[in-house]
Amino acid sequence: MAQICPEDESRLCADCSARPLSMCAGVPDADLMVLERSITDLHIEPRGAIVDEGEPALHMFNVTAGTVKIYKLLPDGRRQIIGFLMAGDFLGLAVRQSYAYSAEAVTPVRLCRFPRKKLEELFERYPMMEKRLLGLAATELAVAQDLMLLLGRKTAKERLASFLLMLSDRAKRLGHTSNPVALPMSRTDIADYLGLTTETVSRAFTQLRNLKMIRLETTSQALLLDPEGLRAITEGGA
Amino acid sequence: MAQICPEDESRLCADCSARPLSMCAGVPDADLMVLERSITDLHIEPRGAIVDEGEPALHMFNVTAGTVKIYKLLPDGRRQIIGFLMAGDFLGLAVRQSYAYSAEAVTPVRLCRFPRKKLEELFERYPMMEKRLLGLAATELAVAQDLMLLLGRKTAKERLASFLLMLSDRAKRLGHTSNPVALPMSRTDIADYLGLTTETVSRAFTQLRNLKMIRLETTSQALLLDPEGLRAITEGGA
DNA sequence: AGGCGTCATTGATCTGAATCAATCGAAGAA
DNA sequence: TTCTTCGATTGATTCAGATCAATGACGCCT
Repeated sequence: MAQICPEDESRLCADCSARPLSMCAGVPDADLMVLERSITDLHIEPRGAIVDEGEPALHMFNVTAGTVKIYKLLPDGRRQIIGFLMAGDFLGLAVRQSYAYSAEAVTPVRLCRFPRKKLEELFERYPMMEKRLLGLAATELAVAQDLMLLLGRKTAKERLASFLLMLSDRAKRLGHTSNPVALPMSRTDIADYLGLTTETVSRAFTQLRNLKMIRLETTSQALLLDPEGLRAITEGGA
Repeated sequence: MAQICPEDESRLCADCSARPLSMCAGVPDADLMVLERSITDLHIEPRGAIVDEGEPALHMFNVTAGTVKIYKLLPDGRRQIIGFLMAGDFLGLAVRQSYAYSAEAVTPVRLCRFPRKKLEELFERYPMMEKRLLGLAATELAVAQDLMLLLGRKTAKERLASFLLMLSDRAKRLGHTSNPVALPMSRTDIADYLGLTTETVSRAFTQLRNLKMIRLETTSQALLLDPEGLRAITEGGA
């Protein structure tokens, strides 16, 4: 039943749709085989673990397809999802010896795995690659700072509105449908990202629905009826 | 009355105590005069603005002494402090054209200002400098992720305990007194960093005091009587 | 098609932190 | 020294979101 498009299964960097978005854009087209010799292509099913917090950080990963969640846990089980990663995003940039967070597939995921040592060599050979990584890290930092504002100061309704617009913008950037927005993650995941409970997330969906700003086509697909209104809510304008 | 130590007033990179902590460590000692030609040394008094969110991002800054707060505002005035920066930290790494946050001096502050264009040239000449910046950005990202966990999932008491230990660790790393810890920022600033109100911060101080884990020597100096106990609280162990 | 299990939604109640409201107290001014 | 001011603390009350508790609804398996 599942249609497999040949490009999707290719192991070739030349065919990688995530390449222009990732640090691999720093490698000249002619040298892509050098890249291919260093990396491993991984396919992970939903709920499959990618890395665990505290584990030795032997690899860095590029997400090439699908959605990954990265999260931190407190000993008593409280969880904060610190990001949803999609094509072009990296994970595993660790300063210390070990990963600072865990990562798990939300949808079926494709990843490029770089051994840390090989990556050092690649950076030596292609400084543009490291420059690109700095740019990506700077972007990640800005995203993280937006999330801090959300977690520290926004109401439940504002958080959900921000989340939906963020997903929609992200989908657009990746050339996916941006309206309706796909919500591949569970309500629990959304709650753990927004610093709320599933019940509160559910009630916030209902509020936005009652305001005629969204319609839930299905549980995992939201039609944004009034993106401008959502943007206003995002910043306290309601 | 104020003792001015000559090194503190030097404009020379060779004498800069923040250099080994900052991206400037990527420049060989022999070439420090190249660095000096590119930068401006700034002194800012408490409450003085350094950059404003939305302003064109013409410069990057290194903090060389004092404490800086960086923050984001919502249109209605809600504020989230996203970091306190100290010697060795940078600010103004912007992907876009404009700063993503505002920055203001908490104490008297010394900064090195790099015009963005000059910085590009320096990176070209000293790739180690850019490599160092990537490392610093990775560290910032990890700090940001810890703060997300705090903002999304910790109680007021846990937040304050985490904050005190973070300041203490930071002071130790900079060779300052780590116990008692200096609290150069106001209760309002602490509240805006921890996603709380001043009243709640005050009550959390009182709770930790009643647990005999801290003693407030003055409003801006906390003696940590039981760092291990605080560490336990940090992770939900009380 | 029917039954089951999981996840989402809705409802009732509780609670930690916010808000509103006085003091308190230390640093600076007269 | 006393007064003033502003930040910090403490107290009383409220409220947004958490928790506890049923439903509801969709997908999956047989």
